[in-house]
Amino acid sequence: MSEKKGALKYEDESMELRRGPWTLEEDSLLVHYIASHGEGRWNLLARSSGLKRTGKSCRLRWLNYLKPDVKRGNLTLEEKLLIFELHSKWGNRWSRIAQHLPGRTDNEIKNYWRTRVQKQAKHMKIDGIRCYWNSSSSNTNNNIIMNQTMHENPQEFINPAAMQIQDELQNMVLSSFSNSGDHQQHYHNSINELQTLDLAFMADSSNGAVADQDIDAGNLIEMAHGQWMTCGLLENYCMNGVAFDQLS
DNA sequence: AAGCGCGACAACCGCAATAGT
DNA sequence: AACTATTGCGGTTGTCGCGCT
Repeated sequence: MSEKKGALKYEDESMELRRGPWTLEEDSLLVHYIASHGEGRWNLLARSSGLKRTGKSCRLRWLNYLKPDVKRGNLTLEEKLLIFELHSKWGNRWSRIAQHLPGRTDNEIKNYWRTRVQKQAKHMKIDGIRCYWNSSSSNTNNNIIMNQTMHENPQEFINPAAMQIQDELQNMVLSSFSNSGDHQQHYHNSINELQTLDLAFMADSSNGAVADQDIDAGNLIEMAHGQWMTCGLLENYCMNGVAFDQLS
């Protein structure tokens, strides 16, 4: 309510507020202004800097894009695992989740969740993500390991639980392929096509063999960079709590 | 080459919480 | 205490680029 008043007042004073993508010149102006005046007081910044943007817009641009410690590039496996872990605890509390991923913004995490995870979850008849991670969060030792590691050295955060799971799953995948040259070749070919998927699920499957239909349907899960396994196998594996219970 | 659809990401909007007067 | 201004959050929309037909 009060903000609307302020916004209207501001718009009355300068009717040419810019919208849409920021230009290099605007970015430069904002960076230089903050360098000399510091962060905060965004409405004052918007008025004083010469930018024809709202204070909100300036703040968002700085926090999500221009701030020096904003990390660019794809999320790592460890970051993805942590997002799942924290989302299972807190739900859509993006800013709270972002606080545990140094250099990542709430907007980025939110986008990641919506564009990749939610979409893939729709392919599954059950809420696979939650089932998967609830089994994890029931293991307090596992959580303690993750949290301690990140707290002690957030810049070089390595999730030992994830690494161990990764190794175990990789071995299982490799053993499932060891007797099938055709499937192995088909699998490797399909990996290239599936690199853009972060997660994929299927509701059934009780054995660990990777069949042609798994590959054709994209029913593989990326556990780490370039390592895949069938969704059903992972689901059974994690739903039974084997991987996580063994970690402590 | 052009048009279309889709995914990924940036940016906006409304509302709530907080700070300041 | 009441009011206003500012900031922060989460949901939603807009835009762009890329691949496919």
